[in-house]
Amino acid sequence: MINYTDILREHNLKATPQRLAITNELYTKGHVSIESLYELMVKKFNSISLATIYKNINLMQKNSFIQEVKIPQAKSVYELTKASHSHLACTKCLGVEDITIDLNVIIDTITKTSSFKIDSANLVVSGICKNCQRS
Amino acid sequence: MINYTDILREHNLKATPQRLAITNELYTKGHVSIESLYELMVKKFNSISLATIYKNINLMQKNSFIQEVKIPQAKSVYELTKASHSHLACTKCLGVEDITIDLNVIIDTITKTSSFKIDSANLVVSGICKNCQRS
DNA sequence: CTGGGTGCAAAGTATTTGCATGAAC
DNA sequence: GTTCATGCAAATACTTTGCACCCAG
Repeated sequence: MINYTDILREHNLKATPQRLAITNELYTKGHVSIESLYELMVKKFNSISLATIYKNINLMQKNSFIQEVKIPQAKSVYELTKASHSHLACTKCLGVEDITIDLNVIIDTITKTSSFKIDSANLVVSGICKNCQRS
Repeated sequence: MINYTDILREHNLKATPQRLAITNELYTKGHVSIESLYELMVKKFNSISLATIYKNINLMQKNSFIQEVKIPQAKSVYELTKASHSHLACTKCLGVEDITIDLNVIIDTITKTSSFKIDSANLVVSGICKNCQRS
């Protein structure tokens, strides 16, 4: 459990209980959809507004504090911004895992063979996770 | 200009003028968002319904006839299903290009280092396209 | 003909906005 | 005390659904 109070303030964001709860949820769960984030927040605050969730998600995204991960055929999830990485998305449990893969070879190839100026590369691999392979 | 009449029928879909227009648009433009597809269709049909666009897009997706491409920080675009490939997304003009990249090395690496059973790998590279680099 | 497709309107879902109150600092 | 965040309600945006009519096969 990390103290996000100071980190939020560094981004000129007040450290409200709602924000601390959201960041903690993202930290512990890793990847959360708006929907499940709301459900989790309702348990902690008797009356948190969905608008508050959206406002904070959008604000933190603008601050590059968190990032949206778009998954093919599934809902987006959000994660705390960290070192560049890729994602494994399970089509069964809808869970998302981080995976570190070196995409530099690919980026170099694209740079050499096309006239495209690359900012970022985003890889999402879909399939069945370890747990779901049992059932 | 390809004749999609037979292809549609092979999927048990009637070859209506609306469908032929949609498939032709996807064929000529390559990648189109719902919004711009609607604008393009309105020019051809005095009164086409957005509902018709959605119904057909959804139906063709279920038939694996077309596919949605989710782009980070931008709206989804749709394309005709073709051989596996990756995408270059321009953050300036919002255009999307296809690019063929061999992801097998990466897929092998993931298979060997994780217990994840891969179905598909989806790479979207964001940056500035050739045209937009001039301005 | 006949089944499926279209367009319209309405419903449903997702997201954003405005504003008064309340909390952080 | 000020500024900014929250919650609520309303507004907007996006997508789906139901149904009468129409067209492709």
